[in-house]
Amino acid sequence: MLREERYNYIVNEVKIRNRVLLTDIARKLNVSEDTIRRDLNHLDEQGKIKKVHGGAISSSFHLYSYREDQIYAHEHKSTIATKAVKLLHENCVVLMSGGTTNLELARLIPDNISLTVFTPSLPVAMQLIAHPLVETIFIGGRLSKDAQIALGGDAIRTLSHLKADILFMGTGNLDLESGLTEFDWEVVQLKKAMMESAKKTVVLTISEKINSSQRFKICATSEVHTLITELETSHTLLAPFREKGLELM
Amino acid sequence: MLREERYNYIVNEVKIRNRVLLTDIARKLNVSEDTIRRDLNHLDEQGKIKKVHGGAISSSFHLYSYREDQIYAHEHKSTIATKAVKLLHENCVVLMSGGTTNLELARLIPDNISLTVFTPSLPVAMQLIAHPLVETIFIGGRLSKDAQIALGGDAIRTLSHLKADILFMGTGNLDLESGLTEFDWEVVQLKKAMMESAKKTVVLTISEKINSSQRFKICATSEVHTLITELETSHTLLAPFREKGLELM
DNA sequence: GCAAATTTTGTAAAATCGTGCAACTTCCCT
DNA sequence: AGGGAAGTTGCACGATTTTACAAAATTTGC
Repeated sequence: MLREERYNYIVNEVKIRNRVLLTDIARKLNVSEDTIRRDLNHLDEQGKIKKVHGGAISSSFHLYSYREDQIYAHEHKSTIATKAVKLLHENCVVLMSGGTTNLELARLIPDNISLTVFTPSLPVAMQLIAHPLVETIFIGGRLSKDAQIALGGDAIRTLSHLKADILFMGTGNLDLESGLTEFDWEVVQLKKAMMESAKKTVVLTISEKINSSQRFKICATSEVHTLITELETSHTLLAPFREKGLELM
Repeated sequence: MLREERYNYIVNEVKIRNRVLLTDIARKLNVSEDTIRRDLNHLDEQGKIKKVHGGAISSSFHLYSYREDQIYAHEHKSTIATKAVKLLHENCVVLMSGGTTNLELARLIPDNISLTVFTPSLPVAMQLIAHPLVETIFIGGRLSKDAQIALGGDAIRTLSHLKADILFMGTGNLDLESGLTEFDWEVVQLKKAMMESAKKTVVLTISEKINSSQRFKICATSEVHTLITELETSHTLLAPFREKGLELM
């Protein structure tokens, strides 16, 4: 791996995630932490990123793009994404919502699989165009500053012309009775439209979000086909969902 | 194996993979590493590739270049963007194409100005959502992996419903007779559509791109309203454009 | 204020680079 | 055809760069 490739990788990661850990990059790229440290220092001098204790952040880092859950439960999200990758097969048409779990999924798509992916999420799209074989179609619209996804009529209209094989739906709260819920009304509208545009809905969520609910409802629990969490499928927390007919992973 | 054949092989390999290792090529072509090193140096001088420690990367990916001319070019782009900012006024509707000059412009928009910006460029959009008052609308479509912008029918269709006050058109080659030209046919289609969706077209370009042309034509010189370069408006290079009726900055 | 994590500094090994040079090929001129 | 000039290639060797490891200094979180 050339040094320039590492630079490339790091700048891209920072751009997408706003934040990277030094140890994570070192492990991912199979080089020593010292090397990454030198890289970060160099990229900082170039002004491409801002180096901080323990890693780096975007040099144009703003509070608006900072979200608490972006740094939370990364291990779990990675586990979930690994499971979700198994549902992909050659040449299928995929729809992906936003959120860090989907971002992780986008990152873990194997290099040799060919897909068409639709997404309204800016970070997910950035990640996808780095993949050699994935054709990425961005669902345009008014961009939400904090969620970094396209919302509103344009996005929903685009979705209405589309039928994907599978939808990966990122974070949201899932409760047996309340169903799938969200805090933001516009996001609810978008996610509803996404569900209608896909043959099959896969919900990716960390177990914390299970048995909790938010203000607005996206759909009933039974409308979800598959549920992926970081837990074993045999975990008692998940039993009620299996009874409802959901496939678990 | 002739030298020109090696050149071809190397340039092609770089184009396809975005990177090559010196040792790999030497082994593959059955010549000494020194020879390949000489080849890489030569191709770098020609600007065909960018040589780095241990191999080479694509020169169009000059994100992390130390070469002075490109640092200069960045200075120029910054100068251009600074001038372009002056054309913005409160609550106007802006259309921005891709390219690093536009990205710089997005970065330099003052924090206290309120705008609506439409763009098909992923990096520009990422930059814009960091701005507190700019409402950003992403023009969706199939994403080009190298230009990182949305292309194709979807994007053009979206544009047809839009009328912006001003269009900032990034890099392209400008020649008095050939007009505004581009290398990529699909980009030409998009830029044409963008021009039709704006009352006024402002071309942002470094002086190097003036009096040169590419394969495909976007429009005639006279269809451009304003031309912004890093040069003084009195520069002789620009005189013919003023005579054509273009406003200079 | 302490323990853990991170950074800095120094060092040594490995990889890569630049240069000079000799052997070889190609081209050009007679 | 032959001879010489010019260019190309592979090798040797010292210089430079890059990398990993280790120990000391610093920062962070509790």
